[in-house]
Amino acid sequence: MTIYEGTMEKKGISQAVIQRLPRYYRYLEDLMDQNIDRISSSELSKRMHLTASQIRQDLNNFGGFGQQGYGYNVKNLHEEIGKILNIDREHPMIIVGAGHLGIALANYTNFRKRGFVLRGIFDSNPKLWGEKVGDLKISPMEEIESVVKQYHIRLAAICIPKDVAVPVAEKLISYGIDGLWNFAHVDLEVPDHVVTENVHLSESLMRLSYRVFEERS
Amino acid sequence: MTIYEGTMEKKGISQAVIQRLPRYYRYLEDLMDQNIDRISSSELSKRMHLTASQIRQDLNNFGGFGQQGYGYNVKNLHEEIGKILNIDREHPMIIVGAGHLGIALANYTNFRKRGFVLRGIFDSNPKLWGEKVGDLKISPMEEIESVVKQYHIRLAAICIPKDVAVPVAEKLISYGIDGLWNFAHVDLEVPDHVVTENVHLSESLMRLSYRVFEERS
DNA sequence: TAGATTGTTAATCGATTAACAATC
DNA sequence: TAGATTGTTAATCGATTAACAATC
Repeated sequence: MTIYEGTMEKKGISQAVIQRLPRYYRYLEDLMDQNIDRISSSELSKRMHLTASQIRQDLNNFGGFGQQGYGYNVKNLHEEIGKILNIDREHPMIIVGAGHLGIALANYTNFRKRGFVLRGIFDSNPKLWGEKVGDLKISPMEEIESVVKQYHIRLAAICIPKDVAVPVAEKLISYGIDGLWNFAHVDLEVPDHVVTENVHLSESLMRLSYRVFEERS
Repeated sequence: MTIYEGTMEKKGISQAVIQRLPRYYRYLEDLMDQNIDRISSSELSKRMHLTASQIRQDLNNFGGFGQQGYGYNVKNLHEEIGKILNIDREHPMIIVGAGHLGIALANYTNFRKRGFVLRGIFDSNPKLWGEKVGDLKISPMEEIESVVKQYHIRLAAICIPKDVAVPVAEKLISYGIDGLWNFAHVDLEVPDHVVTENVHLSESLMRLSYRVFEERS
């Protein structure tokens, strides 16, 4: 897609690999919980239902984290993948839309654990303003800009209806947001420097429907 | 994966294609809302940021829905994809776990629109029993079995913590559930006849983090 | 009919798997 | 050292794209 020129830091890692990274991270976490401190690609491949070859290929996109004859050090690999995913430090974020889904995300303690710190939750409905969510209060949309600028926020979850998602996303981008976690049922068209990650729940449910109800022999 | 023998109905459609089907469905819906009643693969490819070739290939996995020199009839194609996805009829489903996420899903009117009819929402916390969610009441887990059997339910959304997700999923399967929509942070190991669709939100957020904070040149 | 656009085959591209030499 | 397991190259497999004849 993008043509890199001159001194480039990182060769293009394929989306398929990036897709799998957080899953490796989760499995390594589980291993740590079980006090397992080394693992071979073949043992991990059995647990994850992948091939050992794929695991080694994936990891070698980022450097040699293993050791011949030994395997991988769980704690070390976990940390390295954390660095790759950029979750080795805190990232402030906001949630736009305080409906059930926005509230659900705000209450997800797992995100905090991964370093994502909620700095604001906003809604256009005045009835919700001031209502507490964790240790934050729901604020009017008009306050997004100042919060984003104050905390240099780059990540925003979009939990509003699809018809308002497009203009709101544009505003967010103009404030400096460049990572949109989009739960609205639209594909957002964004400038090149902005990244979107879509979570289209109804599409996920339709895929399940396809697979459950397809004729199997 | 599976080896089909004898008279088989459907050749294996690749996951990549299935992944895209609900998105086609959504775009066709948008076209209908705009009163557009025919579209060529090339026009659709521009809107969806795909190649026209891919669209034609994808659709031809299921049959020739287009017409040379004309393109595709939007309404017709929408209906055909609906049939493929098995959302041309109603599917009862349940939600297990009435935390914020379970409640959020229960309130998603979009699912109902796609034919997914909520028949029960359950939680182990007695304090929640009897509380209203839409026109349902939160019920104890003990009642899952009878509801599943009464309505011949095959789909269940799992919105409970990861440590209880595994045993609960096993129970659900024993009651006849064979489609698990899993929001817990575990990969469920299920028998061959059961299908799982995972929505691992924290993994999605980590992918966003990777892409936003990776060094770009 | 002529023009447009599909359905489909062939070519290309990329991702996964296999194999094995390097090395801890 | 011998055994185990990585890192990496080569082979395979599958998915995407290109091309074009069929046909509405």
